[in-house]
Amino acid sequence: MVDGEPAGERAGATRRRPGLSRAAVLDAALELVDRGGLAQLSMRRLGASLQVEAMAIYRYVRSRDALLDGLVDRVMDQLYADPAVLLQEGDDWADFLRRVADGVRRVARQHPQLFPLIATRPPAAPWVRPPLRSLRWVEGFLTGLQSRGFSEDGAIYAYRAFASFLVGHLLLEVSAKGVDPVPAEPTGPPPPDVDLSAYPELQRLAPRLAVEDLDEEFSHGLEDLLERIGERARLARP
Amino acid sequence: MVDGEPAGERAGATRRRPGLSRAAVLDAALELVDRGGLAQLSMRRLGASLQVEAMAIYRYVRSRDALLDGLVDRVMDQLYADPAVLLQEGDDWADFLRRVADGVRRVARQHPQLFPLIATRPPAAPWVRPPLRSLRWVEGFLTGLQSRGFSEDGAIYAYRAFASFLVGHLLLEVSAKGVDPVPAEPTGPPPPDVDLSAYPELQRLAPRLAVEDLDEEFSHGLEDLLERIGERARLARP
DNA sequence: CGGACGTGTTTACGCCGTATGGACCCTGTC
DNA sequence: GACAGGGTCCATACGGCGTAAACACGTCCG
Repeated sequence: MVDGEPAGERAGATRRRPGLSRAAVLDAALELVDRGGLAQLSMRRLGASLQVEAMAIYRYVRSRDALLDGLVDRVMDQLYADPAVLLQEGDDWADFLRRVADGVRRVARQHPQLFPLIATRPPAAPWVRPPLRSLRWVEGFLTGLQSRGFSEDGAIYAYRAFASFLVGHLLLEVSAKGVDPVPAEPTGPPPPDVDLSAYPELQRLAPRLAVEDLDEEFSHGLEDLLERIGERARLARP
Repeated sequence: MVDGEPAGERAGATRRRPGLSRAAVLDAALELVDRGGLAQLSMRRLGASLQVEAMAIYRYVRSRDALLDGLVDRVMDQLYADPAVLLQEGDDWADFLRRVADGVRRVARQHPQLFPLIATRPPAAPWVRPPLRSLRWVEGFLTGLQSRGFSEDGAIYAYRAFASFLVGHLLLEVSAKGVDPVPAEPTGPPPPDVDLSAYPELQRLAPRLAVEDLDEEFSHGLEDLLERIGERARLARP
């Protein structure tokens, strides 16, 4: 503020603000990312959206990088607490995996701008696999499967295959939406489409390529995966 | 240059440089990314590594963002030109897919810092799926499979499943290496490891979780996928 | 009442991407 | 040889960025 308000005013402004908190910071950051994309998330803008100077944020977050990690953790932690993904009384292992898969997919669709980060930030340990990337998730996943009869190795195998499946499908699903560019203005001409003149086969197949039922593809792929995992578990411990 | 050299000197320096080119710019940028990570790639540093002022680069690249796209394209184009991934005389469709999978995996391991970009940058059209993300690749992939007896729908199905598989496995493979943080200095203490005390199951299983034979996992997953694709193709056109 | 503590502000530094305009060389034409 | 034109690169500048450091202020505890 070059021409600041009188000191008393500033002090007064400080007094009865509800005050920041790590959760408030993360929520505001998440909203900035959801509308506008990662590029919109700067410490200064985040501060402004919280009615605070940028530097105030550093009380709650070590650095911008740590803020991004915090976002990823928060979103996945919230999912972990979601009753819809918890292992339920009557569930068998396949029901459990379906629940988790649906939950993660919901996260990906709710936060398409964040999901690439969930998928690509370096995990805490090399054996942790995005998107199930908190220790809590790994623990919960492995115990969940073992409580439904999986061997240790079977559970580990399932964890790996399951994580790869989710990343593979969901990353493509959110990137297909082309969420990155941040429209912002009321949009000029719609994207000029692609010039396929050099690619005869694509010209022929473009209509069919464009038809994608992502719901169907995801659940079909998931059932295939479950079958593979089940088969493997049966082989290992008949 | 605050205290510049005499004008004649500067002019002289300009005279007999081989001159930039888009390829030289991209190669230099790729090297910066490979050592040091994306964060190291700034226009100024890239200029310095080419012995040129940052602004000179803008003759060959519209913006930093376009530079990133250029990197992704270049790497994947080079792969497309690699004889080892071309469809060969005696190949059946499965051989072809194995070639491509190996090639993409090689790219991921050669450029682990770039691969997340290959996987996550918004593609040219919504039906283009990373990492096979140039129109040329889509065209080549679809014609390759059709030349080996696949129907149009079968080829499209295979394209989608194959791309998801590659992203899922390779992204995890490169992120597991924890390439992001840019060591730079001779490294202080090795990473302090994770505190597992709150996660009994993880403590028990950590040794087994840490054992990963990524080669085996990749090729096993690939063979599973090929079987699924083949089965689907057989169903559709018996 | 006085100090410690926590919270948010101020200021400042160095880096970033990039718009703009100018300096220089090369080339082609007479 | 002279000279105009265009291509290539440089110099400068602007606004925004992340963040270190010192500081102001309100609160609470003795």
